[in-house]
Amino acid sequence: MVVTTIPILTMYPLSETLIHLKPLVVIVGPTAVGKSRIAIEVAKRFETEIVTADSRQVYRGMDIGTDKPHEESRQGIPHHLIDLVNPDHSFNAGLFRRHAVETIERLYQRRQLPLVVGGTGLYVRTLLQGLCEAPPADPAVRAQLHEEARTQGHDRFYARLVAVDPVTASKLHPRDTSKVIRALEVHQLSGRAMSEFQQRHGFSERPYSPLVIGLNRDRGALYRRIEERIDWQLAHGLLQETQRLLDQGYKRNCTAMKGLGYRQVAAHLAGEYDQAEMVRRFKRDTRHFAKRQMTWFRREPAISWLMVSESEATAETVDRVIHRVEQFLAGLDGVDAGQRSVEENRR
RNA sequence: GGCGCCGUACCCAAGUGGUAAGGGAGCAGUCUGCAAAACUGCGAUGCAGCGGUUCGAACCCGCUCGGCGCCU
Repeated sequence: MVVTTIPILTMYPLSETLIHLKPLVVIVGPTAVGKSRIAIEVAKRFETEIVTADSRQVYRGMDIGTDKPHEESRQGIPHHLIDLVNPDHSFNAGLFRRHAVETIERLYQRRQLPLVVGGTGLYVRTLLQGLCEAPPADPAVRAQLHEEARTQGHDRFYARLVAVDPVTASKLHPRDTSKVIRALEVHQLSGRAMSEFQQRHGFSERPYSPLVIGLNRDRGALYRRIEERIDWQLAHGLLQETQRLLDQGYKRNCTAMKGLGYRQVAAHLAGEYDQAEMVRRFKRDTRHFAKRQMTWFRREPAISWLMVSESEATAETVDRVIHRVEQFLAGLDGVDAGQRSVEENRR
């Protein structure tokens, strides 16, 4: 018997009926697992573009530290939601969602399969499950609350939340000031408790038909890759990049500069510790981050996990990812075909 | 071969008779507009091993093992 390769079922651009189901392929996984590189190959195969779900790559001028794919490595594949704002701008999940939804719509209009890639769990969730209708962040209110938290101390500050929104308060630790601030901000802006908005919403939106592929590696191997990448970043100008951002006037305490790498390098440049200590902290904090990402993704439902072994060539991983995407599309096509035949039988 | 010092968790380490500090690393977790952020939790029933003294031993005594240093 001759074994034949299964012919590719789906044609590109996607059919009109398939587009109506809003198919969305998402690649998630911890930092340094190799998402970007694989995503580019997958995008080439499906003749589509990449929507980055990364809270740090949105900042202009932060390239080496955020491991932003280089122009050449992108191989002509357009990357969206990169270089959106300057580092002193506040960016957030709500803004991400708005931009991402628009970009995805444009891809559907061209009948392309959107490929979302990123390690920011909250951003991916807002895309797949929406965001409650609580008012967006207000910088003035937030700055004032921040000041009040500082002068009152966490216990008194937290007590205010207990008074106006006991449900949210019970879920937060008194010392978790940034989340207490957000909850008080919502109450101050809307007059309603954040828990009200959350209960009504419940992350129940399902705007897309998603396939979420989770890339993962053996913990030890992942940690080794993290350290190698950091050595590379330091050898390829991360110190200079950080210095340039500081020279441009971006403060160490702005969100962008508190990101991994920039924070430790800036502290080192300010003389807080020597180079060896900076490297040690940068690596450790990045390992901790990767671990937190895994904690987040582990409890996300319906992630199709793909373990990448150290000996495996990129092309091999890419093939496995492509296979799953094709199965997914074939499944959607099948659902669609099934619906059509049911309708035909009714006639 | 002799003498001396040392041996406490994965690593560093305090404790010298009253029931095992601390730090690092690690692990586990939380999360609805700053998320690469912010925040929470976790480690020795045992102090190299065995025996002894004592109401009570990481701590005192003896032997054994291991490390380091000096002497021959």
